[in-house]
Amino acid sequence: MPDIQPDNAAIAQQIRHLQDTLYVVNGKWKLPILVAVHQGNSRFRDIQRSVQGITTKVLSTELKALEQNKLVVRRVYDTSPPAVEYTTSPYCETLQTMILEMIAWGKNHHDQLREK
Amino acid sequence: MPDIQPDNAAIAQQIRHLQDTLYVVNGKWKLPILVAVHQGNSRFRDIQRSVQGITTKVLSTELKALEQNKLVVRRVYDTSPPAVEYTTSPYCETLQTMILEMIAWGKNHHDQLREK
DNA sequence: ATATCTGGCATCCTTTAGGTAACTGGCATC
DNA sequence: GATGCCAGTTACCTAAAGGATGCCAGATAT
Repeated sequence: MPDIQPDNAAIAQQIRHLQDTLYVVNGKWKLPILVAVHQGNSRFRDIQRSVQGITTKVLSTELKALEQNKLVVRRVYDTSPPAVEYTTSPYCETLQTMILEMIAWGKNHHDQLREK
Repeated sequence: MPDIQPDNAAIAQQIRHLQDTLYVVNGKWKLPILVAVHQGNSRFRDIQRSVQGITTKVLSTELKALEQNKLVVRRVYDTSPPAVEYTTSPYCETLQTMILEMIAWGKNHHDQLREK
């Protein structure tokens, strides 16, 4: 006779929420880009310089994805030469605590490895 | 004359921490597996049932990676038939707040999309 | 006048993540 | 004695992510 585990559905639900987040945020570059932009790098080349090792092609693709997910805003100014400016959206702020947790864990993890 | 931006190094550092975290945690399945195990699913097949859609091969691979990163412990009992038990390590607890943040954000994001 | 900056795009290529399907060997159950 | 459960493994394959390189055109700086 199988146990009925009443919280299985709840666990599955949590996992689904987690996967929703991962779907938006997954990959090597999206969060690093977000941090760079949030910290004030608004120009394409500045972002590229902040996020070490990224190529223009990847940066361009990822910025588009972030724009589609309403996390980044792209503005073009009709100056000469036309200037492009990237900023994080207000909605992006909702990611702040999560990202800070990730940064904190990464720092701790790094220290942990060095101690060994 | 280029501005010297004194916090560029600090930003780069944060991005590096973030990437350290992503390196451990990245991919579609690692965090969902961690949640399932943490919630008390200790048997291979139970984990597989909790993490909907995962195949035995992927689960097996990911569990090995998590074990190598000291987030999951695998114990084999020499009973008949031999039983295998997966549990989260104490170190894995340090990920808790981060994961909870990710679950919370995923839930919020989902609700956000439904409102539109 | 030439070198370098800007914000990218186009091609091509490699690597990795993830998925499919079939199978194993020992035990228990019907 | 056939079927099913457990904890996986193996071989093969596809799709997506990521990387390398070269290029453009307008502007500024040397």
